[in-house]
Amino acid sequence: MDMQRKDIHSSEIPVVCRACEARHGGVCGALSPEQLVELSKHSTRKRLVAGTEVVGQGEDMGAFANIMRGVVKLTRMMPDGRQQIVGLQFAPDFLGRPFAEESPHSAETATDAEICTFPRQMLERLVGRTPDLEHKLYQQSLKELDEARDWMLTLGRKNAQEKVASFLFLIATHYDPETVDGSVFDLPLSRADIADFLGLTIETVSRQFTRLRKDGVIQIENNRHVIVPDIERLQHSAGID
Amino acid sequence: MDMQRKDIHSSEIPVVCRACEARHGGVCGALSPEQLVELSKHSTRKRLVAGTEVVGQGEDMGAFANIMRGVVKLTRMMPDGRQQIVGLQFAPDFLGRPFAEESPHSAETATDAEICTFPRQMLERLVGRTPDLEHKLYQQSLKELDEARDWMLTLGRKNAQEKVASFLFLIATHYDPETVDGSVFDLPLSRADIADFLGLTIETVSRQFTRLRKDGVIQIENNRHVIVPDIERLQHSAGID
DNA sequence: CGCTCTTTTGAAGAGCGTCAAGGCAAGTGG
DNA sequence: CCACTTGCCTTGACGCTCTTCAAAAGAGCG
Repeated sequence: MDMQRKDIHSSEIPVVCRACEARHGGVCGALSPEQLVELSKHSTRKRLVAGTEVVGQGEDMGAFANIMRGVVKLTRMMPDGRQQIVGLQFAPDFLGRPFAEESPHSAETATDAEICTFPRQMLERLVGRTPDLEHKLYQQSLKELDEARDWMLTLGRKNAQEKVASFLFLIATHYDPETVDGSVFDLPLSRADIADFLGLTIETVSRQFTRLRKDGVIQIENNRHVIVPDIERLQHSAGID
Repeated sequence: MDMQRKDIHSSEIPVVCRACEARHGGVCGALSPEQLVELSKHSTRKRLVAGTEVVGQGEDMGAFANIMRGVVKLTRMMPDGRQQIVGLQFAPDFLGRPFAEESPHSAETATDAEICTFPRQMLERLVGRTPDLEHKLYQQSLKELDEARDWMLTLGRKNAQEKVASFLFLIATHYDPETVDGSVFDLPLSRADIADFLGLTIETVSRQFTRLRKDGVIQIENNRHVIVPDIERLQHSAGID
């Protein structure tokens, strides 16, 4: 009977979604073919270069999005300019803060990225009708909450070396272009971004990179390319044990 | 018609829930009378003295709970003993991490408290059948995520004085026994807990209390009782302006 | 090759941590 | 009722880590 429904023309999964769904396990996975059709009518794919602001802190959020490729940083700023990156999002993460008028932070691409945006009301309507969708969104927010709290420990209780090692470990385990064991990768963030993520200055970040390199925990090529010979040694440097 | 349904015996709201529901706006508000009856059969109210561990980090969570009174601190610890409070929860917050076997952090009462516990599977079954319940849980996790990320800015980018002022401001605005404008209150945390929440030492916390007192931003009586003559001045000291 | 932007390196200083002593309030026992 | 203990908080002196300010060294690009 499911077979029959799939044969109905209007319930075919849209072409744009097909490749996406295959590669990722994002929130769209909770939607029926009909809902995907409806959503895809109002959604647009965008290619963004690194450093593009998707939504500003305190701004009205007209749209939500799914990250298809690249890294997006969530930043919170103080009136005097001090800023802190409060979250990093990777594909296939959902991007947005449902049920709020204003965004509590700004979202900016850290790397070149590709996102699939759709109107905010579109999603909120779908959420009301689709418990599975809300369930997926809830799961992601729980995951982000766990990660945020993990990072609070890093920010509050680790020293500079442990912070930098923690960041490298985070990237090695989350950002996985095509490496086998995550021991070779390109950093998606500049030194300035890393500093804003770790609550340090760029100078301190740079010094700790140098120190980890001299200690043989990592190798660095062209500032961005990192090789980790022994991931457990890095983990130990991060104080994760 | 609603009147008629209330008269049906099996759908009466349990006595234990009635007073609770009236006072709080917790997750139970999403449940039908029948579900409340079912839940209350398996739930137990507990009075806990300050410093009681509700669930340990990495432990199996047998039960979830609602906070009826008091403050619960969520703590994450490093292998060498360094620890960080990653969240404070007040009544009527929900306490627990759905869809995870182990708790990512320990939960301990900071003050004397009263909680209403129920088996984990009980809740997870109800969640599957009650979209409204999951919606409420989702809303709370979004709120906690916003708060956690706010605190990341405090931990990463504020100095000791701003951190302590931020903490006082948080308590003044969240913890509201019976004060009119939140300018007089008792601290729910010891100096050691405050230090663990702010990523500082108790000595630094103490020095900043003294400094804020000498500057006239706050008055302190008996270590725990705080008076804030001008909440906006405190807010300014916290760098929130 | 020269320009700009990013990253590294260096030297000096501030802020917070560490260690140690002392104060204060509540509880205990003679 | 008073000496003593205990737990929590405050204060002081000193040192270390990280920031700040400054300049040099790379990296990317026309």
